[in-house]
Amino acid sequence: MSGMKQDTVTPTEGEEWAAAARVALEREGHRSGGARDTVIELLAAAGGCLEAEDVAEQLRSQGQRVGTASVYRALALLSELGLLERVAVGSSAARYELVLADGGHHHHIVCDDCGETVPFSDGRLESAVHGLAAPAGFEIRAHEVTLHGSCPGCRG
Amino acid sequence: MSGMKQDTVTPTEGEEWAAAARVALEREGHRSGGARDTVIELLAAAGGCLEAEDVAEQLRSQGQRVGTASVYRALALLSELGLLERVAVGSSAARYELVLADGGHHHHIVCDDCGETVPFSDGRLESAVHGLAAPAGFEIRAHEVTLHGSCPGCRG
DNA sequence: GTTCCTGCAAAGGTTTTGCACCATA
DNA sequence: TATGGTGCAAAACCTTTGCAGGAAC
Repeated sequence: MSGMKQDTVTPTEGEEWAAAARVALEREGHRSGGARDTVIELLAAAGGCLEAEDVAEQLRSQGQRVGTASVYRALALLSELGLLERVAVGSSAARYELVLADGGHHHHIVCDDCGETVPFSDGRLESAVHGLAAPAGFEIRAHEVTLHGSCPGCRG
Repeated sequence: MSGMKQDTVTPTEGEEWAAAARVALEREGHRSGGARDTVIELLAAAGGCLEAEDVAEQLRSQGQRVGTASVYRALALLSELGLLERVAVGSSAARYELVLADGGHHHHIVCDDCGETVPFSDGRLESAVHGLAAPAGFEIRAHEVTLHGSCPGCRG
């Protein structure tokens, strides 16, 4: 038995993340008011774990007229600033996770049959990863763990 | 300090893997003699960690006339049979790793600046991963760890 | 001879880029 | 008004699929 638990981003954490994102963007001299802001709001509300197309789709279903390219550009910029982590889970599209101020984050288990992706977190795993010594001259800045298997529905 | 070390597949391990692959394919009723065999040979010699395009390119530079689709089909079949693991490391193309009989495998550290990918293995990390309890009803069959950072060349 | 495998070409899905227009500062 | 951001469209990239010809059993 390990310390694994379902990890969720609370509404409060989401709003704090959005505030930090806005501050970081302003500090870097970026303008506010456009599509990027709505991407930030949506990510904060959803708590991350979205594909680019999810973001675009959900914004459009809210009545926003947002171009796919703008979504990708916003996600790329936020990733560069260290506010998002782009995770290539599964075989298709990448997902974006909030990078929270307290360093708390989660990983993913993917059903290889249906593609369902479920987040989890585990303290012992984090300890093991942080104990890693980087190979020759590398500087480690982030890590990503993906489990593969079958979900309850596909396991029959 | 942890048990991390550079992990390489020895020529002997590679040949054993190729033999196992040929046995598995015959057992499943697949024919031999075509492009798939050369893909197996190349993977065994290279020790894995190749992208589909690498495989196609290297075969062509050996004078083989091989279609990209055949390479992808071979890689997909070998993955289905559990002889390869498809890993989505970095942002672009997937890489394929040999699944060795002794269960030994490695993970990857990626330079987010230049894309260089270096394999590593670590015993303590493996223990931590195997100690994980799967979320509700999931059955874990494989895992994948990717570190992100900067390589010596890009760290300046 | 039948079935599977192959190469080529075309299509599919994801992500990036070019460009003209608009909004922010 | 100068700059950066945006939407749209087209391109680039990785991967899969359709198909006719060829190879293995």
